[in-house]
Amino acid sequence: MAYQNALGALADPTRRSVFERLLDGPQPVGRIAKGMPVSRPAVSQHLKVLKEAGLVTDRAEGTRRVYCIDPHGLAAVRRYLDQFWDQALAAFAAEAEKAPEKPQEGE
Amino acid sequence: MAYQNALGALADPTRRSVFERLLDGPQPVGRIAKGMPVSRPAVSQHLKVLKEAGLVTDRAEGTRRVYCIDPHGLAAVRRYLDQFWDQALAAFAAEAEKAPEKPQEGE
DNA sequence: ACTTACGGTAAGTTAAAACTTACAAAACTG
DNA sequence: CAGTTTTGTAAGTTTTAACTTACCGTAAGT
Repeated sequence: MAYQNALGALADPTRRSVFERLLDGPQPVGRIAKGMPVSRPAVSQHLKVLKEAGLVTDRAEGTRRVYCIDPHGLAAVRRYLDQFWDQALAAFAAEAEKAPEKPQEGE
Repeated sequence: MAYQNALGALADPTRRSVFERLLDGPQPVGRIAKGMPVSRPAVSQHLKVLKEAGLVTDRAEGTRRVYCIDPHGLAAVRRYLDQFWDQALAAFAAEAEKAPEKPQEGE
């Protein structure tokens, strides 16, 4: 599952709210949309994006559609960030040394 | 530093490229922009967003401006995701029991 | 079979954000 | 001091994406 999609999906505040609401447990669309500042179809569209990003799964339950957190998408983003963490620390450490002093010329 | 900004900043592919380029080490704007599919001012704007998100820092070096990875923004996003990881796993595990027919995707 | 509830999708509108060119400020160079 | 280099910012355009209303299919209840 591509981390790119998951990152993009979680970037939108409204969509993030939808995602976070599912952390309380699997819920049908109507329940998720209830109390949201946007319309029910908007929530459906957000769920579609989240699903394509591997962040949620869905299951039919009668006429309702129950959505649930899918750890795969979250894991993909975590892996992406972890991959760079050491490099980021190293780059920052290297910078910290020349930061306060005037750097030498030449390249 | 708000994880929201960092998340939004990393969502854009071009901006992510700028960020990833800095993982090789601190670089001035011109160097970063070189080889990019967008104009130099566009890169400057991306750097501004990354800076406001706490993902990079900048330092003046003569007429050049050297940008460097800032771990703080990255750390904020990691914390945000880690905070939900256990809950996500729990929600998924609970779901897996109800849907024993198709625990994984495929088809 | 008819009716009601639930939710996905289409079409269209509106708001945001990414990109471009043009310009201006600051600092080296000769 | 005049000219060049390097970068940030303003203004304006274009592309993207978020949201709304309207509609259709499917499943359950009477």
